[in-house]
Amino acid sequence: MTAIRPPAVQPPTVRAPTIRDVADRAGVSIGTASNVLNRKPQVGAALRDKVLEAARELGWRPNGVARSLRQRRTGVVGLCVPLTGSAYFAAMVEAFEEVAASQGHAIMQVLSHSDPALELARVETLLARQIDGLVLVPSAMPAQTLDTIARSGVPTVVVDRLTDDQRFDTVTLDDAGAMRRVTEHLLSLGHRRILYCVRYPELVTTQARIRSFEATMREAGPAVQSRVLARPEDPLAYAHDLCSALAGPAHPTAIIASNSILAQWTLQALTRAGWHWPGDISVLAFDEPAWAELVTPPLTCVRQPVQAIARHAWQQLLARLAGESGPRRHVVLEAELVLRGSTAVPAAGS
Amino acid sequence: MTAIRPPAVQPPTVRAPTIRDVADRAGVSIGTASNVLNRKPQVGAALRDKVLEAARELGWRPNGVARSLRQRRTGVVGLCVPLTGSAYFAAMVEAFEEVAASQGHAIMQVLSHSDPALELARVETLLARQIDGLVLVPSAMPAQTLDTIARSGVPTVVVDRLTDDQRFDTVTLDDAGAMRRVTEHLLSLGHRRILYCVRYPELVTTQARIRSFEATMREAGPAVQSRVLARPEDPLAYAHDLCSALAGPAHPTAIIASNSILAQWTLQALTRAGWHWPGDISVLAFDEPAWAELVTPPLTCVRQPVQAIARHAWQQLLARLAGESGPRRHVVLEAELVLRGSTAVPAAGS
DNA sequence: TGGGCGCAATGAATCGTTTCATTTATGGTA
DNA sequence: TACCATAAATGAAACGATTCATTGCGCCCA
Repeated sequence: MTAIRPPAVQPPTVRAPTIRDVADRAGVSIGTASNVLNRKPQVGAALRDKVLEAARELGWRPNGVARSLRQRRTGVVGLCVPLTGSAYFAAMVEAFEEVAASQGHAIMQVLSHSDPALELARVETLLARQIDGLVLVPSAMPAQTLDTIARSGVPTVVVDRLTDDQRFDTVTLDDAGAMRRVTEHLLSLGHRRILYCVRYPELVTTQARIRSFEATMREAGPAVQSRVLARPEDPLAYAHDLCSALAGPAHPTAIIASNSILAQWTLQALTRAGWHWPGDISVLAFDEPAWAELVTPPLTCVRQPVQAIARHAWQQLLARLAGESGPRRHVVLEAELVLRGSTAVPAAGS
Repeated sequence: MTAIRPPAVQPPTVRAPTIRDVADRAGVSIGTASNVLNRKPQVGAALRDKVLEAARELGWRPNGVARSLRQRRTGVVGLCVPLTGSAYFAAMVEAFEEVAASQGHAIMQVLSHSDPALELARVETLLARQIDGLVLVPSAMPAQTLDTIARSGVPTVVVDRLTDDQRFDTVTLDDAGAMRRVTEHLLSLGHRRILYCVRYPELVTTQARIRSFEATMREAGPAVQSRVLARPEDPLAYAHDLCSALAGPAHPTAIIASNSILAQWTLQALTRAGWHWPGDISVLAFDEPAWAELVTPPLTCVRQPVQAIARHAWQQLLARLAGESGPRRHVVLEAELVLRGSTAVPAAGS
C-alpha cells in the first residue's frame, strides 16, 4: 500500500502527435487508424496507405503508456538482483537483457544490495509500475518480499537462491553437490585443514554449501578440520580476519572463497601478507571472474552456468506469462569445477 | 514511426483493486480517495482515516501506468550503454541505479552492443515507453539516433563520448589530456616505441586519444615511433595480431590498452606467448579493472571518475527535467593516472 | 436572520490507446 | 429487384488514475 510516487518533473512542452492527429490527417476515424497501425486485417488498401503516410509525416510513435493501460500489460519484466559488482550477477543481468530484448520485452532492473527492506521497497516500485513478470534473486530474509509478490499475483521466477517457499518456480544451482566436489578435490590433494570464507552466512545458498562442506569433511575422518570465516565488512577487515585465521602452526592449507569478490579480497590479502599460492596455501573460488586466468598461477574455480540460468528462468517466465498454470517447476543446474594452478598438494611441512 | 509492440501476454486473471474499489469501500468519491492517497490537504481527518484503512485492507497499490498516462510522465529514465562487460560501464550503470533509485526514479537500461542500428532500435523502444529522460553513451555513428532523440524532445545527456553535436548536454572525459599524460609517462621512462591497442578506432573518444598520442609522440622527436593496433575481433585474433606487432628487433617496448577488456586480452596474450611485464614490455590500460592490483606486478592504469560522471550527468538531467532551458552545458572531467608496477624503464637491449 | 466566506467533498473531464458492437458500403445470388 | 452475406469503417466505451471547476455545508459577522 506504500504510495510510490515519481518526483516532480515538468511534462514536456511540445506534445507528441497522437493517433487522433494521424486519423485526422488521414481523414479517417481513430478506430481505423488504430487498425492500420496494429496491422489488423479489416482495412482497405487505400486507407491503409493514407494512414501510414500520415503517421510517417507526423513522426507518430505509439504511446506505450496508453497502450499498456488499455491492454493491462506493459511488456516490462522486473529483475531484482543483490548487486552487479559480482561478475556472476553482472553476467546474469546481461544474459537477461539479451534474451528479453530479442523478444520485445524490456527489463527494469533494481538492486537490493542484499538488504531485505531495500529489496521489498524496490520490488514494490516494480509492482507499482505494473511489470508483467519478475525475476528475483532473493536476499537472505525474503519472507516479506515473497509474500508481497505472491499477493500481487505477478508471475515470478526465483533464481539462484533456493527458498523453501513452494509458491514460486525456481531455477537454482546444486550448491551442495558443487561444494562436495570442491571439498573432495582439496581432500584428494591431501589438504586436511580447509577454510571456507563467506560473505553472507545466512543465505540459503551459503548454508547448503556450509552443510555440504562440513559433512564431506566429517566423512573424511576425525583428523580433518573445517572452518568457516563469515561476514567480512570490507577488504581491510577481511584481510585482518584472514591473517588471524592463518596464524599458528596448524593453520588451514586451503581457502575456498564463496564468490568472485571474496576471491579478489583473498588474493589481495594474501599478496599483501606475503603468502604465495599454491605454495603456501591453495585457493579456490566459486564464480569465474574475468581475471581467473590472469593471476599467476591462474585461479581454480567453480564455473556457474549463468547463461543457462537466464535461459531457463526466462523460458519458465514466458510460459507463465502465456498463461500456463501447471504445478511449480524447479530446475536445478550443475556447476563445473575448473581446475587451474591455484590449488595444489599442500607443502610438506604443513 | 516504427511500431514497437510488446509480445503476447495474458492479462492477469485476478484484477488488482483500483482506487474506485477503495473509494467504494470507504464510502467516498474517487476524487476524495485520490486526494487522501496523494496527501492533498483539503480533506477531513475522519474520511482520511477511512480511506487509508480501506486502502490498507484491500492492499491497494497505485497503478503507475494510469498515473503516468494522466500526468504525462513516467518517472523512468532510459540508459543506453554499449555493453556492461567492461568494468567501466558496469560501474557506470550501477552508479546511475543508485542515484536514480534514491530519488524515486527508475532506470530502464538497454544495450546497444556498439551497433548503430541496434542502438537506434533500442532507443526507439525507450521513447515509445515514454521515458522522461535519457542518458546515452553513443555508438560510433550515432547520427540517426541523435536525430531521433532530438526530434522526440526528450531531455538527454550524452555521456562519455563527445559528439560534435550541439543539441545535447554532455559529460565527457578529457581523453586527449589523459592520453598525453599516459604517453609522457612512458616517454619519461625511456620508451621510444609505443603500441596503442584499441577496439573501435571510429569512436570519437578513441580518435581524440589517437590524435593526442601521435602528437605527443611527434613532439618527442623523430626517433620515436607510435603505432596503433585496431579492431581485434576476439581474444585469439587479438593475440595473433599482438604477436606480429611485437615481432622483430625494433618491437614496441610499451603497450597501451584502450579499456579493461583489451587489457585482459593483452595480459592473457602476453602470458601465453611467454612475455613478462614490465621486464620484456610495459603495459598500461585505460579503465581500472577490479583485478588491477591482483596481477603481478599490478597494472598501471587510467582511473576514470565513473561516479563523478554519473553524478554530473544525473544532475544535469534533473535540471532539464525540472524545466531548465538554458544553453547546453558541457562538463569535462579529468582522469587519474594510477602508477603501479606494470610500467617500468625498458630493458637495456630494446 | 441572511449573506458571504472557506473548507470539504464531489463528479466529470482527461490522458492516448485498444477493442468491440454497430453502421455503412459492396457485391453476389435468387 | 430484393435480399443477404461479407467486408470496411465508425464511434464509443473501456483502462485507472489525476485534476479542477463546482457544489454543499457550517460558521461568523453584520
